[in-house]
Formats: sequence, structure tokens, C-alpha cells
Amino acid sequence: MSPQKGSAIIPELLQLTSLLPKSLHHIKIAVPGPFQEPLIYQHDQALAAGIRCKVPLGRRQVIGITVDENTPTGDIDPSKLKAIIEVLDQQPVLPNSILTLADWMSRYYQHEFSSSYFLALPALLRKGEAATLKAETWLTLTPAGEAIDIEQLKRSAKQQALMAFLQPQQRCSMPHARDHGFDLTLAKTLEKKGLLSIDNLAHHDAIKISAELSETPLTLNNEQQQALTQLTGEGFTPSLLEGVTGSGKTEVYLQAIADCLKNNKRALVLVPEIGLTPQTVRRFRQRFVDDIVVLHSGLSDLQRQQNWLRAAFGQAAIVIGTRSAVLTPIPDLGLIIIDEEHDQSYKQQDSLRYHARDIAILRAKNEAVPIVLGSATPSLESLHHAINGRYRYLQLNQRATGQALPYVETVDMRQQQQQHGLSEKLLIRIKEHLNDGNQVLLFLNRRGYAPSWFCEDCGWIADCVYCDAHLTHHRHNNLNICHHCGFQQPPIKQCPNCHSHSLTAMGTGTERAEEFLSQCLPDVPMIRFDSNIASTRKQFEEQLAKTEAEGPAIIIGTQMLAKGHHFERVTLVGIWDIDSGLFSADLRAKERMGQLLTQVAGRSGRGKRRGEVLIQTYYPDNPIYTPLLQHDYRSFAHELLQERKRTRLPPFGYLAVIRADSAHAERAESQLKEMATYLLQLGSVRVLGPLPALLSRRAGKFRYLLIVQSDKRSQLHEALNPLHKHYPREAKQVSWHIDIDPAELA
DNA sequence: AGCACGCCGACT
DNA sequence: GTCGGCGTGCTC
Repeated sequence: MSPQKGSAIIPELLQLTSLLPKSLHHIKIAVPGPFQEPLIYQHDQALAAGIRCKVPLGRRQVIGITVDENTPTGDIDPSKLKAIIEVLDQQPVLPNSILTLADWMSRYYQHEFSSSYFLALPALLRKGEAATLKAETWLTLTPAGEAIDIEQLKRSAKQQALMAFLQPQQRCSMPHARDHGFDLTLAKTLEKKGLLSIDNLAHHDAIKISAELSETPLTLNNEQQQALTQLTGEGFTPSLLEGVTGSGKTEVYLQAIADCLKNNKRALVLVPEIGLTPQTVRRFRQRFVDDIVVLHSGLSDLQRQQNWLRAAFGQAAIVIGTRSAVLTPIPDLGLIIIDEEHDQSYKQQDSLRYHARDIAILRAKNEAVPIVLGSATPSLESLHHAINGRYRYLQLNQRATGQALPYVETVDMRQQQQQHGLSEKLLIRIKEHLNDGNQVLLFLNRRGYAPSWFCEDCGWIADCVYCDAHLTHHRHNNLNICHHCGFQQPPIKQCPNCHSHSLTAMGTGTERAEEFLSQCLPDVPMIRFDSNIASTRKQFEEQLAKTEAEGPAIIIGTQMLAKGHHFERVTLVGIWDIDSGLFSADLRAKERMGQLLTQVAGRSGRGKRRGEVLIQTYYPDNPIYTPLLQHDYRSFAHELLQERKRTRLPPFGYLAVIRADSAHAERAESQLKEMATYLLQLGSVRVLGPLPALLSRRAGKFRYLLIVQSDKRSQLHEALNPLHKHYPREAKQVSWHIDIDPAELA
């Protein structure tokens, strides 16, 4: 029906046609899908970047987000443009600072264009929910309340405290007040006095930063004081804060944040996945009057959305979060802190494989704010930048507690009686420490009962049907499970190779270690930490609480325990098997081994007895262990840096891995061969491969990889950029992806 | 990613 | 004969 005809007949239609989009503007929108650039839609008015829109895509409707109009796009016939269906936001949900990062990320990591924009949004906003806060109870000072001298309330300490808490902020939410020990009854009393009002509403304005402290800061030692003065600077000031465990890094962070708040700016704190425990948050809340918002994967979608919005509206002075929190909008950002900056969990290992530490540095640069990378065991990359002066290099060598570092020694396994991989020597020490009333921590990098299920007669080992990997035997449910794809089966009773019935579990995992130790020490409580038993945040907390409640006990865990958490009563740490780090083909295996060992050593020795660390190894003479036994991570790292320099590995060269998966090995391999040929003729990059991945078959798919190296970052990117045009991401039964700055070459 | 199209084998 | 398997291609 033509508009003219319709409008002549039905007057309402005339009105409608005048409301139809005039479609004058071309709007660039990041839409979900395998696109390397935004798509173009038309709309009757211009739209700022960062606004969510419902748009048609093929036969579907999806939610996209407007991007900067200068973003390059491909050519398209203007007559093919479709119109935006609905504009979902009046105001951009993402500020320019975040849009800039997102744009950079999709280019740098060469992932589908929209993914970085959606990564920046909480799930509910991705789905199109309104970007509004739910109503809650707010306490707001009345003019009388603002004016009153709180001395007048000295007859009620509680009332006085709440007024003292509220005055510098003027308004606060009831949950925030509760965090600081104020209840609604108290607020109601003050409401009756006309000093404040209590309303239930959705409040969307920023809250004034009070910069008040709710506890007295600890006194800093000289080193800490020096670090504090140097790490805050005008504009972009990156520093590496290298502090041995117990040297009081957190106190330096807290005081740096206090300074930041005094300048009326907000702070962003990133912590590793496992580090964001209630204890961590409690320490921050105890210190600051201003509200703190937490963002991590343990929150429900709604909590996450609400917390994110509160951060974005400026209702929190401090945002503490894990990896993806690096993209939280924060008005008047004044400081970024990355705790345990070496931690692997900052690098996302699927879809958009970004490194939150690197994004944070870029953000600090863009927003001209100081950034602090803190660690006892800095990554080789950060250390390199600190050594060559790109970052300020701040060192804390003293333990603020004054506690001596533990004795570290190796146990030569070649000369030891052992059972299930536990040496006589370590067992004796365990008993000693338990007898003294202390706790013992044992690290074992294998969960499950035993690494494998094997035939004692012919050596046959049970393998996964879908992966190139052995099955792990789990005793408690009597299943052999593949830790790579989840495949499980009951342990077979007869060897398929020699028909023997002598099949048994070989090697030791956390579960078997627990069982064996319970036999040796029947009266000692055992607390196990591994991803079977403590996979959720809540379970992890429960195990921690159990540990704290126990007296002498043995804590058995995988490396999930090495991070962050302090076990007050642990005086002995035993490392069951360290050697795997020595022989792994992976580029960062040695670095991680050294970090693990150093971090673990820091877990011991807080009681009155000096801590001890025992490392079971078959290679006690390997020079790589020497500096680590002296608590000299720095020398260890310098050695590794020399090695990286010789081999042109990061930070002396730049790497990307192209991984291809296919149900047909030869297809994955030939796809990569073609790419290798293409890359090599460019002459600007070195190419290694195709190689079968370390785990060459996973969940029924064969996996190959190509390692691409260049001494120049820009050359690497120029070489890889055109690949998406030449090779569709999924075609001919091969799917592939690029990992820039890979964490591992597996 | 999601959806349709189209080309093959197996089944009322 | 068609029903439905998945391999392929397209989306502003």
C-alpha cells in the first residue's frame, strides 16, 4: 500500500506516515555476530555512541550498540540499509572512555567486532533491560541535618556516629549504612528528629565522595611510605609494586586509595578470580566511609547489573572486581590498582582473549591516572618494564610483620622411602608440626584420586575416548573422568590389551593423598581444596571457615590455594610434586613454577614457630631451584628474562597463536599450512607449525596450532589482520581463532 | 551466533 | 515419495 493512497483514505495513517523514519542518518552499530566491523543502519536522527538499539539482522531482531561514527566499515549499497527498530537508551550506557577501550580491544585481539562492547556490559543490559536502578531505601540529610553540629548528639553515641557517617556524603543507601553497623531503627529515630529523611526510591545521581576513613590507617614503614609517595603522580603513572608476601602491599593500596578519594576521584581495584573473598572486601569496607561496589562472577545477573550501574552512576567511590571489571564505567577515575598482577586469571582464555592488566594500563593511559601493579612475584613482562624504566619500580623487601621468611629446602626423592609420592622425610615433618599444634599445607597439582588407571601387567593406561589424554581415576564415585572434556566411565576390570585383571590406580591426586594421610594419621582432620570440592565461591568459603575453626590439621589442595589466602596457623608447607613445571613445553611453565613456589613459601610461618617449606623433587641440583630456595625470586626472574631474550619470547618479541579445530585432523592441519604459507611470504613474521596442540585431541576434535612471532607488535598485527578476510572463521569443517599475547602455547 | 536453504540417506 | 540430518552461506 502506498502511503499517499492510505493517507487519503484513513486520516490516522497520515499521522503515522509523518512519524515514519525519514532515515536520513547512517548509524554504525556493533551487532552480535561474526563481523569484523560495525554494521550500518538508518535512523531519522543522529545518535551518540554507546546507545543500545534493537535492530533487524537477517530474519531476527538483535540488540546492538552504537559506536563512534568515525569507526571504519565496509562498503555497502545504501539501498540495502535497514532502519533501527527501537532506541533503548536516552543516554549512552557506555561513556567514551569505555568505548575507546572496546574499540581498541576488538582490533587488537582480532575478535568479532561487537564482543568487546558486549563484554563491557552486564548480561541484563546486553539483553536489553532498562539501565535503571531498582528502588531501595535511601537516607538523605535534611537541611537541618546538614547544618547540625553533631556535638549536640553526644548523648547518643550511635546517633552521633550515623550523623558523622552521613554528613560528608549527604546521602547513602540503607545497605551501605548497614555495612557500617547502622540499622533502620536508628535511622528512624533521626528521621523523627527531622535530621534525615528515609525514602524508598530509585536514585540515579552520583554520591559525593567523603574521603573520610572509618578506622585509623596503620603506620607505614619507610619502604611503604616511599612507595606510597612515588606511586601517586600527576597523570598516567604506571608503577610496579614488588613486595614480598607479608610486606604490607594492601596497606599501601589502602592509603593510595585514601589519597585518591581526597582528590575527589574514584578508584578501581582489580583482584584475581579467587582473591575476591569476603575478607578482602571487609578490609576495604572497614577502612572507608565511602561506598564500595563489588563485581565478580559469583553475583546473580541482577546483582551484577545493579552494582555495575551504581559504579557507572558514581554511587561508589571504590570498585573492586575481577577481570571483566576493568571495563566498568567509573566517573572521575583517579587510580587503578591491579593486585597480584602476575595472576593468570587476568587473561581470558576463551572468546575474546584479552588481558585485563594490559587493558587496565591502556585505560590508565587514556584517562591519565596512576596505575599500580602489585605482586610478590611480578610477571616477566611487568618486571622488564620496571627494569627498563617504563614503570616506576617500587620494592618492599621487609615483611611488615617482622616475621622471618620460612626455611625452604628440597627433599631428594631419589634417596627417599616413599608411599604414594609422599617421602618419609616430609611425613615425619608433618607429624612434628602437627604435634606442636600447628597446621600443615600440602600442595598437589592433581585433583582426583589418581592420575591414571593402569594395568600392572602390561602398562596399558585408560585413555579418554574423545581426547588425547589419560582418564583420571576418582575414588569417591568410582569413575574414570576426563579432566579435559568431562567424559566419564566406570573403571574397566579387565585390560583390553593383555586381558589381565590387575588393573589399579597409579600416581597420586588430592583425593588419594587425603585417603592415604587419613590412614597414617587417623586422628588428624583433613581439609581438601580442589575444583571438585570447592568449585564455587561458596564452597571455597566453607572450606576456609572449616580450616579456621580447626586446631592441628592438614590442608590438601591444588594450586587454587597458592593465591592470596593466608592460613594463620600453617607452619609447614609441603610441595608434593614440583618437577612438572620443569619439563612442560609451555613458554610460561618455569615462570609459573617459580611464582607458585614463592607464593606458597609466603603462606607459611605466621605462628610463633618459623615456617618451613619442603619441596619434593627428583632434581634437587637443577640450578633453576637455587635462587628460589633463598627467597630470591628476583634473581630467578632475571635468569628467565635472559632466556626469553635469547629466544625472542615476550617481552622481547611478540607472539600470537592461531588454533584450528576439526573433527578431521588433516583439515585443521592443512588450513594452518595454508595460513603459514601466506604469513611466511609476507616476510615480516616468523612462523612455527602447524604443530599438534599439547592436548592434540579434545572432545573429539583435533587441535593444531601455529605460533607466529615478530620483534615488532605492529608487524605481527599487520600480518594477522587480513586472515579474517581470506579464511572464514568456520568453513570446510574447520574452526579457528587467534590468541594475541597467549598465556600458553598449548 | 542464528537462521534458511539445499542436498543426501532412511523410512511411514 | 517426504522427513530430517548437517554442511554452507548470509546477515547492514
